[in-house]
Amino acid sequence: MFSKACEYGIRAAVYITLQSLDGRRVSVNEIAEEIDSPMAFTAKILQQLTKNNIVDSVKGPTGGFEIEREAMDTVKLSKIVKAIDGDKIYVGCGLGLKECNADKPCPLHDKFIDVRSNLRTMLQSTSLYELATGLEVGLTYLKR
Amino acid sequence: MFSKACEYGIRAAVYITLQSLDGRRVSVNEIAEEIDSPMAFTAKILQQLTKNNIVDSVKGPTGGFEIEREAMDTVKLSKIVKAIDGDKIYVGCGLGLKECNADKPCPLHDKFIDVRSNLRTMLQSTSLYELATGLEVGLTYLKR
DNA sequence: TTAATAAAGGATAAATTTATCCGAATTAAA
DNA sequence: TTTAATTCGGATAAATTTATCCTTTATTAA
Ligand code: FES
Ligand code: FES
Repeated sequence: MFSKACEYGIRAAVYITLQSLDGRRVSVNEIAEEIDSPMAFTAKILQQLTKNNIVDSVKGPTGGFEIEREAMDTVKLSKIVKAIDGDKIYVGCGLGLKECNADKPCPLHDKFIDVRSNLRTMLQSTSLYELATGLEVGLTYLKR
Repeated sequence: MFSKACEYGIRAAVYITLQSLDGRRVSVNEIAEEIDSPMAFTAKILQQLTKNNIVDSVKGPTGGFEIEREAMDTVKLSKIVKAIDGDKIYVGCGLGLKECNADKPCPLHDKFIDVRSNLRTMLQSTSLYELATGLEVGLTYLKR
């Protein structure tokens, strides 16, 4: 569904959100350990999240990543997915035609756009804060 | 959503279905042209479809690929997707944890399984025949 | 001012997916 | 029986994604 990079990106963002709720700024090292992802690769992905103003980064000692309280609510998964995987999940054709186009649809078009709009709605309505709260109370996990 | 191989596989299967409705057996060459896919790669994918009894193949002159009338109804997209992409789309975790597991769910679990079951239902209820009929009357396309 | 810490960025490597090529096996028709 | 058409199967190559390494830059604290 999503690329590995995107999966790591979402997990990282949720972990940063959780820690920022406690006012803690976290390093790439800690993030990679806590979400069980390859550190250097995770660092690259965090750069993208930073460039897209999804998380904030601070260099130097005591530096690391954090996210503003307001962003926890306004940043939806759709923004992270778009920043990392682009919009192919939104504009792509389910059967691989150049782009999804209702004027010259592939045989799966009608059924596919239904599934896709379901996915899009989910991504556009799910905030980082929402995902972090389950973690906080120990109901959900970012690694096993 | 699906791999390139899977997209080609579905397009090929739908094209074979369409031609088999007219009693025509088709070659890899014709298929690749008609669905606009790389020929040799498409041949590999057709081998998989053949091994999985999704389409039938006949060697030699006048040979090619075809699909039985009954299979057009009984073969659903889910079977093709499973044959080519495996079942990761069904058992995988949306955030990349080892597997989807309701006992130790990732933060996205509840929302993800909803989207996924929507997708699964669509795949399990869509037959090759159904997809071929739109093509037949010129309402849908396998290439542009 | 210096040393240490952490993100940023560039280069490269490994793994996977996508794609091509070619010879072997099969089969129909000349 | 020979030839040609076609799928099958294995090897290999190209492209993309995933992952690592190392140097530079910024910043804090001693
Ligand atoms: S054209 Fe294929 S999904 Fe819309
Ligand atoms: S555990 Fe992640 S989707 Fe079910």
